[in-house]
Amino acid sequence: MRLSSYYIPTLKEDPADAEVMSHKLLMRAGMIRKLTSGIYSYLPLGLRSINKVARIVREEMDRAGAMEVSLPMVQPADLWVETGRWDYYGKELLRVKDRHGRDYCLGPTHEEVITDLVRGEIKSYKQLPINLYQIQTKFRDEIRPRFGLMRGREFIMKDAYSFDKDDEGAEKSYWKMFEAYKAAFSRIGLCFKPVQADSGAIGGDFSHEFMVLADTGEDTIASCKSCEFGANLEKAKVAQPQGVCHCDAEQTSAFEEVETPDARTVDEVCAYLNIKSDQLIKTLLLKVDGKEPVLALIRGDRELNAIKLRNLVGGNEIEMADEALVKDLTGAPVGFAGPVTLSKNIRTFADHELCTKSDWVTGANKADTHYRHVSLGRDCEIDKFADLRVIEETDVCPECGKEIEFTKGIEVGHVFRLGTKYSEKMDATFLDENGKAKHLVMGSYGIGVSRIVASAIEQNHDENGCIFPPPIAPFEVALISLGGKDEAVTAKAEELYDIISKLNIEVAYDDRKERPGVKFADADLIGYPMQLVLGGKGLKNGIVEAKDRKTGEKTELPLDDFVEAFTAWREEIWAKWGLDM
RNA sequence: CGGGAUGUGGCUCAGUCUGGUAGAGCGCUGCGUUCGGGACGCAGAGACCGGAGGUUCAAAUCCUCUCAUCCCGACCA
Repeated sequence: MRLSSYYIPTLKEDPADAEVMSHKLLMRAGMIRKLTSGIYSYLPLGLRSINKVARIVREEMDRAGAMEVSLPMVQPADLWVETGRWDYYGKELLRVKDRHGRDYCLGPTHEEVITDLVRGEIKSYKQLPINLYQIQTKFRDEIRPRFGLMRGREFIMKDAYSFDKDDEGAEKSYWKMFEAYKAAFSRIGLCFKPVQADSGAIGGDFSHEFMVLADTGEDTIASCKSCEFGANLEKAKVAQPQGVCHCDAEQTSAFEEVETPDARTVDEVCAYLNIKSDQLIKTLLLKVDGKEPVLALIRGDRELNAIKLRNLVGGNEIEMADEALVKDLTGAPVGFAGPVTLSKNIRTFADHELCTKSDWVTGANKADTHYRHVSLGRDCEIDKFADLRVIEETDVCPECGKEIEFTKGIEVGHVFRLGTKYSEKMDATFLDENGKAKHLVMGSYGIGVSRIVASAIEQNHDENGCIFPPPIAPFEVALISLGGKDEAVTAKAEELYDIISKLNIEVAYDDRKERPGVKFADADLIGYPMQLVLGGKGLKNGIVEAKDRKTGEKTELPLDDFVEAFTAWREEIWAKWGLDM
């Protein structure tokens, strides 16, 4: 491809509305343009990169035995009503009406459609297992789109759905996808890690997210330094405290009131009573799905993991109780709630950790008052002790007990086991070996294709621009001709362009009438992993200069033996990325 | 939806407080000189200042409403 006739509108300055690196660079390198909030046009270069990601994903899906389909983007409301998600999915679902006033939505995911597609068709266990996937533009009306391609409202996603006859089969399908994902992300050239995750709105009993490791990631991952354990912070279980339960300890004296004027927060109470925050129990009043109040007890220095609580109580949404509710339930202003002497009957959950000792300080459900010498087992009714808090970096690995560390990640893939959640609601059944009707056991598997391009840049860039992994670079090689009026150089560059093209290697040939500096800067900005520079001096010496964009290393390739030297050098570059060609 | 901010040539911004009829850099067009890390000179094109209403002799500037975009919180590939 000749740059003189290609459309790459590069920008010298960062666009004002871009915050993160990938967004700035995608804009500056002329790969995307924003149409409106969270919705982008893909320009030739950006689309090439996206298509390359898609191709690799497609190949790995096919290799894993999945079959590509293309499902409608506009979906009738009926289907969503069937599964209850018409209400549950909320405002993220962009709803539209047709001319007859019928309700539709733009597909944010396709569990309903795919289940509907197979429910009439798969009638026998002999037709199972089956896995169908598509690569398609999705629409989610994100509350706050941001960071360019990282969190758009419109984005390209690969979504796959597996159907099995039983849990055992479903688990096989799940791990098959898990392996396919590992293969795909490895081939793309990303540094990633699969971690345990919460399954969120899609549902299901367990799931993994694939995280691209990058400092700008929106998620935090807890991973073990010794074993394979890795989990999203919102999912990471906390190792259960060792030893016996001490919450009934008899040696503790009876609880008693203590005045704590104006001391509402943990810090204030601790300062007033001169105790440490780990001697106090934080009592959190929450509302489940806007209705049922629940009480969560956490050690004063810990943080509640709302997702763990949500999964425990079985609700959809957990929010902090407002002032009025707190007053109504505890009879005290915010800041003095406690599990002891609470008149109303509220489901109460306590973190495991609170079981390890007695003699706590808690709120007394009375203004300006706390209790001390509280023992949970003795003084109040706890419905359940459970893992409720957010893991901390000083915690040990919940699986092997060794040290853990926190890193930031960008979620680029998510695999779910759905079980029969959708097949039951939509009555998708088949006949098993005994002629008995059973619900299909499902799994769903997503990959954020457009997001991968952004995360690749997030992970690989420098002050001069993008540094694309070769497999997903818009073009693998830039050939920069410094010919100008020197016709010999131009002629040789044309010859090289021809040679490389014939090797079936994608090359961006910079034959523009621009000054050298402009060409160098653009090549660095766009981030072709390999650059070839042909100038007058080089031609005289019989060499073309080769630059590794990632390391900046320059090598001289002989023009005499170009094909061999270039091929070897190219192989080296791929190897530096840890990739085979 | 709450909290904060910004809308001025294609892009990045100044001008707004203290009203007097729009400016810079980059980019773009032409000519010339340059040509290994975003050149230089000369000559140009291009904005009714997000929109609507109001105040005023006069509004980018003041007031009201509105729209859009961005940032901070709950969602997610």
